[in-house]
Amino acid sequence: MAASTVSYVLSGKRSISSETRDRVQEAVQALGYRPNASARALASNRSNVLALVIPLRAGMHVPVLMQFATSVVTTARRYDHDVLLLTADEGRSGLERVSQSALVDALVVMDVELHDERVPLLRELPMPSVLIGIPADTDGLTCIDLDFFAAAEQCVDHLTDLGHHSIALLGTPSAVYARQTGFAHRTLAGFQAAVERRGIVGIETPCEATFDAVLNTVGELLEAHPGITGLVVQNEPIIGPLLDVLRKLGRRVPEDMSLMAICADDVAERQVPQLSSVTLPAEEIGQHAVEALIAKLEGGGTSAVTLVPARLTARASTCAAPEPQERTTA
Amino acid sequence: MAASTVSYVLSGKRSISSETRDRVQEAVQALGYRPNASARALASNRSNVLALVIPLRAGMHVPVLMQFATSVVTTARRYDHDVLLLTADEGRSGLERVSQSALVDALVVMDVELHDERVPLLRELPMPSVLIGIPADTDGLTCIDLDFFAAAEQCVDHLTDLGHHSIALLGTPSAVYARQTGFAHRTLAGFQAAVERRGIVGIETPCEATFDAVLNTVGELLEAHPGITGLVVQNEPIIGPLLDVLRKLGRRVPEDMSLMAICADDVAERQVPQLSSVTLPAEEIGQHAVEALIAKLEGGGTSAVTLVPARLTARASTCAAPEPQERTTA
DNA sequence: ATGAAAGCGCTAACAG
DNA sequence: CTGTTAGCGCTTTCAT
Repeated sequence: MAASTVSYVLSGKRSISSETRDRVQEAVQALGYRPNASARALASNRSNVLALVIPLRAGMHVPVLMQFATSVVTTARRYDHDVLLLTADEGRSGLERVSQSALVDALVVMDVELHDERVPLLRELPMPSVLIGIPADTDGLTCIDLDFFAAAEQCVDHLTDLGHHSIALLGTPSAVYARQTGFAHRTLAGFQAAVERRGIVGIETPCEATFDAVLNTVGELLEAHPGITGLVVQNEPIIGPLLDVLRKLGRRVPEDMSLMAICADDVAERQVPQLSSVTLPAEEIGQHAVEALIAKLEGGGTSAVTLVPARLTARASTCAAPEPQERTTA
Repeated sequence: MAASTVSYVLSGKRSISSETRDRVQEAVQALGYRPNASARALASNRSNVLALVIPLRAGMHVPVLMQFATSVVTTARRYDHDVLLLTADEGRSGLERVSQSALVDALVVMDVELHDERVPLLRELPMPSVLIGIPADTDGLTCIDLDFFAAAEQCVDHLTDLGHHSIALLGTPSAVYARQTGFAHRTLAGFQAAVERRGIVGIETPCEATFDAVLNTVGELLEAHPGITGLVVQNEPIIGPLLDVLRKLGRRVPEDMSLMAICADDVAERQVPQLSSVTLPAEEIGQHAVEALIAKLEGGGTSAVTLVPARLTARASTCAAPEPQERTTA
């Protein structure tokens, strides 16, 4: 019994008589044999490890990031890969280190900015990568993200169809826009485009993720634009506070104020009332990202930008716009 | 110039004339040379990778888990190690896989239960591990965690010193107790011990992490025990809702109700009013965990249970108990 | 269908 | 202080 035979049984890379295969598998079981990962990687030039870069930047909602991460890890395991965790403070040098040392076979990069400094580097590195998020120049890159432009459009269309003609986008914290984070910008652009197309009034404002910020932002918004009857929220952590603030301001949801969120379905369903929303399919995106990488590793994949279609679910937080004269002053 | 010389320059494992050292370093720079991680691992029997096991269980507060994770990654990098991310659904088999294949050198295990099924396995595995959290039987293990027993005691003592004699512990979601998660149990035990020692009335209740749950739980609590003037909260996501609920119930903080939290300092300071709290030093714990592992890898470390002392900071959410007759009914 | 043998790119004895 | 050399435990040609 040669070592190579065992190797071939384990990898299935050449045909083996069922008799020897059984003998080998039995022995593997009995001895609890596990191939040494380093030796395997050295010989095969494949570590079977993916790097996952999670930048913990200000204003990002951590639970959503973890949903992505979990999905990436779970899917990677399905394809017999492990995941190395890189935080972004290592930035470019971290990517160079893990790829040039062949610690990993491929890279998953999250939270991409419009002009991300890591993008030029990714083009040069000798290994495949997938971005979760879409930079300005996607040339030669593989990217995937929700179609946030369409997501915002669908929110605007849904509200406009219900008769609302003055609505606002309550966006991410301003730091996220300042960094030119792709998803926030694309949502903003979609909101503006749809508002213009439908010929209604649209106001946009960032919002920090504290109760007081929500109180102030919404207070000022409704004071400056008292006719607003619809809100689109792209900011998970403020959803709870926002509902409180609207209650406190005497605006019933949805009778006085229709509310749409761009967030995970379970978050939308957990609120009272349940929120009409465009879902943020973190699990699906993470899975797709890994599958694209695996395809590339096997030589089959090709660079492409994948926009996951936006899917709107109407729930209890939106309804027809109130007649203007029906609203009484507080 | 022999290959080994380069190796020794890079590792510093034997003295090198400054002249050759400089020449080597120059060449390394010029060529952008990076040692191949697999080859190095195979030859040295060290992968320089730590596994981090993050179980994403129900009721756990994700941002806190990420603080631990970030601290672990950052510290690991300081000691020239990388971090492999394992989610817990792989459970025992994941630990076996990465350790027996020598993918990693050591393990960091988070969110440990009192009778954690992974603990017996950790004792057997041929590599060092550190638990963040403390199981029932710590024999032969290295564990680290905040001294939650003392944390709860300090909260009770602080409130009792202020004249409160009827207080409640608003705990984690019930799933966390049901799993027998160590930190929740130790806090509960500390609360009960201190209440008894001080001869005051203490009520304990779990609390789910939704607005409605907080409203109901606190409403019922104060209805059943109207004399309660102090609250200890161990449940980060409900802190915001809790302040709202108390406002809504007409209980001013701290005049009518003193509030103590066991949470990260930045969370306590972000509230209005700022919360008196015992800090949960996630960064310190993550760092200590990695340093303990590194020490073990270098042969120096020894098994031990480390309880990080509880540190209480009095802020604006606690004050002397109101005179019983001063409280008016709503 | 199996075996033999040559590396993969390093590190760590072992010499000098 | 530096060079030589023997592996580390696999995978993968190349033989048979």
